[in-house]
Amino acid sequence: MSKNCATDGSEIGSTDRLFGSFMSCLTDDERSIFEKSCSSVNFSAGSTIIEKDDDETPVFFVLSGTVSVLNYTISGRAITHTTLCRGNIFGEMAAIDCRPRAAWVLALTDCTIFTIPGGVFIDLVERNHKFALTVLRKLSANLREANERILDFFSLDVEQRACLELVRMAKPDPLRPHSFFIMQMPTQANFASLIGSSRETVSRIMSRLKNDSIINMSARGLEILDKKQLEKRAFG
Amino acid sequence: MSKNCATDGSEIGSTDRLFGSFMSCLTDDERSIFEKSCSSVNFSAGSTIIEKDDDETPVFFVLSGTVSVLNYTISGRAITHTTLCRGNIFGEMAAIDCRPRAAWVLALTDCTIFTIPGGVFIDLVERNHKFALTVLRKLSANLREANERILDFFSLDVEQRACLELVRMAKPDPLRPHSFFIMQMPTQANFASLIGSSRETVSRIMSRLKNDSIINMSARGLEILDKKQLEKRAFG
DNA sequence: GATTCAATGTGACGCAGATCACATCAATCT
DNA sequence: AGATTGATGTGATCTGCGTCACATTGAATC
Repeated sequence: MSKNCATDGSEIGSTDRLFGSFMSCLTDDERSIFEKSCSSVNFSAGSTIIEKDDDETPVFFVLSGTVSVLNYTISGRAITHTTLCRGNIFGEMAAIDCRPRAAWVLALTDCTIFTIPGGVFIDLVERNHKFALTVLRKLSANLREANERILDFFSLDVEQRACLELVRMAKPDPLRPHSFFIMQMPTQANFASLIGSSRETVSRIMSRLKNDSIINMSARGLEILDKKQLEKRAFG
Repeated sequence: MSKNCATDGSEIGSTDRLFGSFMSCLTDDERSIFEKSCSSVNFSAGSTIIEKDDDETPVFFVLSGTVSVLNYTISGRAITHTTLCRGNIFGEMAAIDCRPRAAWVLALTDCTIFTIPGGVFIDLVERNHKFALTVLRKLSANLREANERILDFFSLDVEQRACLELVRMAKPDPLRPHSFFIMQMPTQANFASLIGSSRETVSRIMSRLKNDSIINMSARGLEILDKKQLEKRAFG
């Protein structure tokens, strides 16, 4: 599946705490089925976890690190669909409908991933309706997100999409209350692919936002100086 | 839910043939649960079946007619996500995750729709894993389609998207073998909304295609004179 | 400190396509 | 037959933003 990966089974005991929503509904029996057939794989930053159009069907659980689900336009520009971290699953679609992989998944950072064969995953779905419902909810959420993105593309210009994305990524600052910031801001190139734009345009927008004292780059990450203004730029 | 609708329970006996994929996996018991709690509703062309952001959770089955799933941009332009006809279901997302409706659904033509309460739908999902899998596959297909649309939007220019959409809508001509045509071509305005463009641009593209003898408008619908050329214009 | 390489900033240019503004047509009414 | 209304055709603008082409910065490596 990829270069740059190595297998080790060390953390297999601790599944339940990490994947709460997917694991909590399994019986002891089912959990043991899961643990017996799953294996832990390490991917180094930049390596490929899923190759688009591939016919494999394993399902993946992110244990640590961050992965990026994306596609490439004909001209080679990357379009990021979503970014997943600890506790998320991906690759379930191929297991469900046995069709080729719909997108690429790349390791954005070094990460550890659980893999279980598609067949086992489907077995669990058939065996346990709670689990099935959890998967349904996950797909449903993905679908809502995709539709929202489609709408955003048609509704908003690049600056609006950029500001909207910043608002979404912003978390309350643990140090300074009432202010927001973004822990690990992606590179402008990656951010551009996330909002469907070009690196240069993102650079220009960031410059403008800095100039207008709406954001500020610090060593810790990107600080949102004026959340209200940022939101205002995202909409009307 | 809507004006312009009237209820009658006439066709309720004939569910199995119509909804093969969703019904064939139900036991007699389950089918009777379904039929007891579902009702048949008529919507006239143009009426609203689902209102975005609504908190209702019924699930719908298209018995006859065509419905259109869409959203509106801030500027009021319609973005059509998909068009569904006989045998399809919609509205299942809200039942699954209990969140507000993600899009509008309008009756494109007069149509007859089965409605079942979200709770009953979920009961069936929990009770019958075949049914659950069918729903999973449906969501999965929707998700693939949404991702493809996002990609198309960035990869292709308007003419390419238009030609691609025409190719997708084209069906083999029942009268003349080997040639393709499109039964009920939507208005250019609706077609534009489907591919995310403007009415005027669509008009220009159609003119060009007619000029180059690739398509032709007849009383019966839109005939594809040169499918190969059309496909060629859709890609490189 | 010199070098290298990735991430950025910024100007200039070009063009696809949205928008505006009409002119036709075709179908449906009074 | 007019008149009204909705679907089309087509020209003329105007602009957002992708692309090219550099300069600059900063961090990592030698």
